[in-house]
Amino acid sequence: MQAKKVTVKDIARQAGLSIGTVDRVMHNRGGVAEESRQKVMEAMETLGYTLNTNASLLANKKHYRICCLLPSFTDGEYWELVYNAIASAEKDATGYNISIETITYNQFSHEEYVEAVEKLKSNLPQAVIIAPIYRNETIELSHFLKEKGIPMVFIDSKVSEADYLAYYGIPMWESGYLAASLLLGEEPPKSIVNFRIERSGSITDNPTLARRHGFTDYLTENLPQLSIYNEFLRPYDREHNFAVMDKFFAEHPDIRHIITFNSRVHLIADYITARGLKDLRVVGFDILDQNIEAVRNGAVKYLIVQRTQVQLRRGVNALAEWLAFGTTPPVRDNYMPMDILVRENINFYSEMYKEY
Amino acid sequence: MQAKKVTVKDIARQAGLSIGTVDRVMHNRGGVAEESRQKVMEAMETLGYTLNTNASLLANKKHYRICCLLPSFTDGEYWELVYNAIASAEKDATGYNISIETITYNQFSHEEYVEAVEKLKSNLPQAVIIAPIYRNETIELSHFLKEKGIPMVFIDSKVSEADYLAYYGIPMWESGYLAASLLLGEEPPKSIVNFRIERSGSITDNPTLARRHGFTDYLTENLPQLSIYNEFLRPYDREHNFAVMDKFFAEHPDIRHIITFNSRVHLIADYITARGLKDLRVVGFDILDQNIEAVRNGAVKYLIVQRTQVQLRRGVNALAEWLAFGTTPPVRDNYMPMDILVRENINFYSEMYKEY
DNA sequence: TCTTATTTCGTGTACGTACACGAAGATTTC
DNA sequence: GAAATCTTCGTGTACGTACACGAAATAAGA
Repeated sequence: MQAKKVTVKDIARQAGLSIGTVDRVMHNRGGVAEESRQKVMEAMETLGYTLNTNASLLANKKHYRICCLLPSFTDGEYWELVYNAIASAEKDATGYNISIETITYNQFSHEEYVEAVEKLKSNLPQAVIIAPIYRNETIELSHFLKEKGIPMVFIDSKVSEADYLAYYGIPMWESGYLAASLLLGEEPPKSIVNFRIERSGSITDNPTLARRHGFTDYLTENLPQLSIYNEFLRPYDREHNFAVMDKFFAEHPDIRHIITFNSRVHLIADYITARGLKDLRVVGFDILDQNIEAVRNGAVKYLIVQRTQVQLRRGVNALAEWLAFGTTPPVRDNYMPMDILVRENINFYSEMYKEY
Repeated sequence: MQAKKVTVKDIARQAGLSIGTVDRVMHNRGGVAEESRQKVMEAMETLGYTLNTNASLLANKKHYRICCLLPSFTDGEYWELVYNAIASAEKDATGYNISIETITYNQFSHEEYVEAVEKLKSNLPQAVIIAPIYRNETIELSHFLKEKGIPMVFIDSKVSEADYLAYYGIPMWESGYLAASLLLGEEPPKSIVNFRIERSGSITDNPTLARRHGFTDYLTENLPQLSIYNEFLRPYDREHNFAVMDKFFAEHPDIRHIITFNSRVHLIADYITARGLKDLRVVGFDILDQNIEAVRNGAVKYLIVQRTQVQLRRGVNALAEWLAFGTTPPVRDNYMPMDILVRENINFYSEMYKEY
């Protein structure tokens, strides 16, 4: 292909200037006569210069801190996936001299979120990754960071009104739309049930809101007369949940279609398995170990999944390149694939999701 | 985290030896007293040395050639996806000082395959990537390369009896199994039709054979009395194909389930659209532009897809690390995810598949 | 014992980029 | 017109690893 790599030295020779000057131009660090700048630019153009990232990274002695703000979790919960992805992304970014630290907060506590933001502000990193829950505070934080020149990346969901460098995650509305299409199948039902999680606070602070909209939009397009029941479960109260579901299914024995928009479909799978229910059509989200098991044993039919690892990797990478080379990602809103998992393809997915 | 990176210099000081000796140990290049070797090893262990890949790659002046052997193609065919993935993977491997060249052959011509292999042998590269079609020749080639110390990576499909460094691709049998489960749906049919491509040569030289086995295995498990019709199409003969399908559907108006194991489901979609057929259930493979369109307009219901870009990237990466650092990939057979695409999630997939 | 091999090791340079330092030239100031 | 300031640029060193070259130390041969 190309005979040999073009280096700054070549540029310098071609422009009749020194390496130092070329370097100043490339990092537009000032202190260069306009005429010289032109010459360097021209030389770079004609010779087709490309940065040797290995040399650049080697010579770059700076060390960067990235701070990741996300909800806390216990074993097997959704945010654990994200947390694990961070480690993998950090390893991938070795060579950029980057370390990632995490600040977590209780996603159901507005107070803790504010605290977490304060903690972040009191020890500012060079870049921030955030999985946003509280809308207004996130917007405010984004402006604060913008002013400080600190780039921010959204993962998992985004707040459009905020000031951010990039987003890496699935399209929320469309994920609900997809869920609806999978749930209905070939013999459309008359009614379905949506199991939700009790949650206090403003409705706009729920990232799955857009997902619900996508879902209902699909229904009004295709089955306007369908009725949806809403039932509320609790994350850690099995007894309560069983009571809720017992009551519901006693009153509505005909309902066979179940949807949930958060990652806790395993709460329902648990119930289904325990009660030995059959012929249900359950659609849920996110590749938790318990959800995988539910798909394997047939309690859940479809799992809609996002590529957490890839999202994190790309988010960290975007920040790394911004920090090291000053390059802005080519696309700001990176909507990533929604994967459909069923019993027959989940094994090979779940083996891989840890690495890719 | 770690206070500071450990370098060879640190190792040298700790071991009471020079950098040169440490280097010789690390590359076991010989010429080192056993006692010294021990000291160095110990120092590396206690200090926790990790190679600085940037520096290593920078100092490594070698240039590597990787040769990629794959079937030729015309616009919009499956192998074009793979070909495009090569370019992307090559760009990803800049920094390893690697260039990839491609040798193509007509997949229906055994002769051309042999020629391609000869061409490869006459100008040996430092590593080989291969998408195998002809089984015996591939095995033979693999032994030849093994002897020369040239690593080989399989993508897309593999020949288990060959001698290879790693495989990156979907599990073939399982992809057929999955296809069957998607095809049957909720109201199992009495018969289905499989459209195939006319192909001469040994049956074992067809990489989709395992896929067909997975498919039929699913059927015998779940619907043993189902009957399968086999019809044969030609890649580039629309008129002939239409005649075949006209005849078939005239004789079997009740058949609504269609499967194809290669990437040319668009041939059928084309027919379906042209004839205005409705209520068919069609399952196909691979994310060709024409197949995407067929899913969008409803002619194809499910598309089973592999991540060509990722497979190539990982294949190239495995070879690059082998060449540059002598590291063997942690897993030899890397079975990658099978993605299910429907109308509601294909848009975000197809936007991404070029990059990821 | 002295030369000649052989083994073992240290030094020096290169890779391409980043950036500090300071020299030379140009401009301003009184 | 000399001193002070500012602009513009070249030189030198560092980053951590790879590898060639040759020096010192040891062993072998006479």
